[in-house]
Amino acid sequence: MRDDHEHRDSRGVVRPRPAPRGHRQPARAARGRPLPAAGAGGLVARLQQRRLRGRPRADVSRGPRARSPHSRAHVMADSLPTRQQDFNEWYNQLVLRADLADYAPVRGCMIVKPYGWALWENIQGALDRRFKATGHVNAAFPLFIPKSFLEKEKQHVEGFSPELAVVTIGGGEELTEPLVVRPTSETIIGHAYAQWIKSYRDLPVLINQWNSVVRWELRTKLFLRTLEFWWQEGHTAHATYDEAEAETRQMLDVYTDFAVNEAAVPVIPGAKSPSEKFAGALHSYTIEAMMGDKRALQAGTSHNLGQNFAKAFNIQYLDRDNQLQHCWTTSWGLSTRFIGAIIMVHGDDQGLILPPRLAPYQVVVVPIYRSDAERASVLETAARVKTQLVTGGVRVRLDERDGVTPGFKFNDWEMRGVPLRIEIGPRDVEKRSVVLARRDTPGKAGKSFAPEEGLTGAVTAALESIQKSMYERAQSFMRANTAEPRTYDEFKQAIEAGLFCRVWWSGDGEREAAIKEETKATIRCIPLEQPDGEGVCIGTGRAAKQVAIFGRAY
RNA sequence: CGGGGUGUGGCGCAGCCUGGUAGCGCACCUGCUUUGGGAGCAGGGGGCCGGAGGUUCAAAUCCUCUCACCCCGACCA
Repeated sequence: MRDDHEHRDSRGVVRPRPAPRGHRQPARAARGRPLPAAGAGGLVARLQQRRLRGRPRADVSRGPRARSPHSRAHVMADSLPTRQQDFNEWYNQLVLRADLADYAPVRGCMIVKPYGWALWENIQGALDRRFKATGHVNAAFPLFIPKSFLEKEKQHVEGFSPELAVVTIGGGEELTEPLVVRPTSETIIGHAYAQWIKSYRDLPVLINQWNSVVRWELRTKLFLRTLEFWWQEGHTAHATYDEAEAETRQMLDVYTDFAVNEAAVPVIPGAKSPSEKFAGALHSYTIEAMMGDKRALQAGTSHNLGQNFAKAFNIQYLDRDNQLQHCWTTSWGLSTRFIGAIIMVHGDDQGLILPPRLAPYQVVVVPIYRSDAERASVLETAARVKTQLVTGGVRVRLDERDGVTPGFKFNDWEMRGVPLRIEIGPRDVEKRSVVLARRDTPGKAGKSFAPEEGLTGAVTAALESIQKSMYERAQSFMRANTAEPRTYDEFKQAIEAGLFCRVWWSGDGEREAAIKEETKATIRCIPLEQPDGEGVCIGTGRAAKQVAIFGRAY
């Protein structure tokens, strides 16, 4: 049992969680908000929800889910629901209380708060370094895409039509051609590439952009699925299939490396089954991760688009033999959804736990004092400690808030997932030492003393150790919850128990759909790493040469 | 589209049946005491009660209409 649980229990401070209530706040906040007047000179965008064709989505009719305290305020002093009690509610409250994000006045949209954005900036930095190291450059393409562009690639338009936001009025005038708010940028970038690329000497083109995109989702959830989300989308053009395939795989490797070494999130890199691939792609790759409730999350994707978009947009080049050829293109993206993965992979019942390499603050210093005299000496030491660590390249926050007890600060920064806490009180000042408390190790077991002199070394070592153990813990969790059933009955049981299933597979899309219908499980990926030999397909009973990972997904 | 439910300070709610000074908890502000695991007391600020119309001397409360959101179902997959 955690110290603070005992503490609160003994003081009777634990309060019952407010009863679940319906969503209301976004609507209320929106009400009465003045809209820009038509023709007032600004752009008046009428967003239409286009449901030209339904598309498969998560079950929308299951279970009570009318909760969401759309505010940080009323839950402040309470503890989170435990992950076991209600994982969904644990997640919702954690996102708000860790100060990562808030609900926006528009249904399904989110505000990324400074702390959440700082985390995203660190993710951006880690990825952008890797993009640059593999020869990519950044650019920016328009938010608006002529609607006709989307329609040029058949599968693409079929895939995205149901979730497009469309602008039909600008400057008070009906537009001659509606503009789509980009759901992704293959089409408008394809259009540009068609003009830029003339010769094999122009290839490859390796461009990335950091932006936000809009997809009109019905069921939304902070970070995991919102109408607008932030991401990067890389778009490349190549002379051959092999080059494009190599690029696609290279970027999947980049995502894998990022997930494992920066986010401490173990992932299974693999290919998507045809039914799950990107609309318009030849084939898609994914990194799949297991969340704390054992459900799968697609954490990043890389697509080999073949010549589909090149043909739709006439992206052509003259080869060495003066022959006109269509390019081979790729695209790859990783979004703020990854923040959801970090939360659900690492978080515990006290709140968020951030991997040190990505944490906005790697260390928080909490000063402890009673008298003014103690306050002065403690803060002086705390400032000195902070300076030492900052000089050593550690991201540090000194919590100087007055009028908030140290106990409150401990809980607050635990909620926000800071990997390492330093406590400095009068006794520590006297001994010229500090208390280190690891976020990944609850209670006294995670606490130790360290001398102020040479503290940076101890802190750096602790951060590295935390990073490592976070990965190991997540990896053992995924392993422990991955089954290898031999029969379909065993398979159904394992799926019912929420496990990932690693099974031999030679089935087709029809069999896959039937399994999804019966078990709610989908092929998360066909792992790149395959065993030798062959086995019996779980879906058909026929011989199979490859294994697939099945699981229930977000 | 059908059925049900809810709209009252930032959040969660009570008040409505039986009309008569808008209230409680949390959050916020000030002060004092506290501070090594979610502090206490005192004082204070903030709400045209979703909107419109009606009944009445008087409407959060009664009547009519309307809007928004939530749940269930249907449609779509």
